Amino acid sequence: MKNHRNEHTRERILDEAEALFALKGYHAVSVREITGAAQCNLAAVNYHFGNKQKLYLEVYRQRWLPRAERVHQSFQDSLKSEQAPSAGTVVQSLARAFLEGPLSDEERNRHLRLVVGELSQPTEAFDQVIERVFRPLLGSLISDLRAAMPADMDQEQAVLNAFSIMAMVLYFNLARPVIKAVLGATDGSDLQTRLIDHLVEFSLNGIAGGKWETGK
Amino acid sequence: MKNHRNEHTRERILDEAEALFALKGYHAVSVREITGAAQCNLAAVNYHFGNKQKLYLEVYRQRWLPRAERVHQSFQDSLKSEQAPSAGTVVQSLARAFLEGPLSDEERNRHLRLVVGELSQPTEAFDQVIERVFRPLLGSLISDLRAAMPADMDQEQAVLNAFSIMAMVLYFNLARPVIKAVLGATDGSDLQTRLIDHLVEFSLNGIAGGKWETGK
DNA sequence: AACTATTTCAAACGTTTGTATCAAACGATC
DNA sequence: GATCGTTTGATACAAACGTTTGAAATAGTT
Repeated sequence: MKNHRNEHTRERILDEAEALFALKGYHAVSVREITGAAQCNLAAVNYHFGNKQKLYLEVYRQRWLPRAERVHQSFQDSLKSEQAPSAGTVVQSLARAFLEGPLSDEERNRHLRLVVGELSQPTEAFDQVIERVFRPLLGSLISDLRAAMPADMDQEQAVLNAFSIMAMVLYFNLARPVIKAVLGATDGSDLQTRLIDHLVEFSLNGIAGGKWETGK
Repeated sequence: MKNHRNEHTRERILDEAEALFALKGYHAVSVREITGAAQCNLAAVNYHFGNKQKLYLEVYRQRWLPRAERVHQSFQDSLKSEQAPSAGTVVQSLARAFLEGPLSDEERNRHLRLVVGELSQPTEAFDQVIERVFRPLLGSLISDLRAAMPADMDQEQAVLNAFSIMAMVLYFNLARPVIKAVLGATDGSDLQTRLIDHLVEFSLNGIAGGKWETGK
């Protein structure tokens, strides 16, 4: 067996690297900044991971992917308790898995910032994110939605509905400061809860779809 | 008056800087890369803008802000033609202003990537984006929506609805590659049109709101 | 045509970057 | 407790970075 302080060092580097990458983006973070935060030597990164880019990839593999799977699992677990979940239950389960599920506020923030970074400036991790997480999650979501509303929803419509829900989940997290700034003093107690409620209601009405002559 | 080639240089730098910042992000772009693309001398950036960060700010001031105002204008123009626009018209006007309005595909891509970058990694430009563009646009959108649906929509609900629509506009642009990858070979002819249609229908149903026991 | 202000250019500056080196310290196994 | 592979630490390095400089070139004015 290896010793313990070494693995601690490796894990500390992964933790601090993830936090810094999520906060400032890959290029804005230097290796010295990471090793400084992790309180280890500069060379430790190159010893444990080879170079900066491989460290970044390892952050995705060893921190981001497992967390994404936890979220996915949480989503599926809350659905398995019901036999034939309604579309409302599906959407609500998804929103809750992301926004109040197994992740702490800090974890969720890191998690979503990392994936947004990868979406807007794709690196080698992009394919992993898509194939290992995005596609399976969208697959689950789509099949659940179609099972709940088998009537008149074809594949493309289901995909677009799923993307719309994901859009709000990501954006409501990313733009939290903006939302707070715009809502201003109205910011009561649990903004988070109201955001989830709105997201669920909005997207459920969205997918419930039909004609749209509701306007006055 | 100044001469002409100089202003050309200044403008070329702004153009190339914007394209590169949007494509790769602030820190991933070097001054040499910009001056190389603009085919001018390295020192030109510091002569015309002082330093790299001020160039970035100037890109927002002289390129991004005017374009954002063009989009806002386009949104308002298409509404003024009608006397009492329905919520459907409001949403459709907004979606079209962003997705097929005055901007070319390339311009829109740059525009939205820049704002997403600013949302996820705020810099000094952030406040400008919020106060000069986001807040006015949200203001227009909210008052239009409330005028169209005066019944039971309070301020916060209108704000959240507006954010939800913006979420989809931004995300559908950012995640275009992912959408294409997931939709796969089904990708027919005009994905763009279908995306707008879906966005309008989804968000209109979303704000039309009410109860949500539609699920099976 | 001469002069002045503005803009471009090549070259260099001092830092910071990612990465490599190699001896010292450490843990595990015999 | 000697030995071996593994991990750490201080230091070094070349490359790239943003920025500065001062002279050459250009445009505008008289």
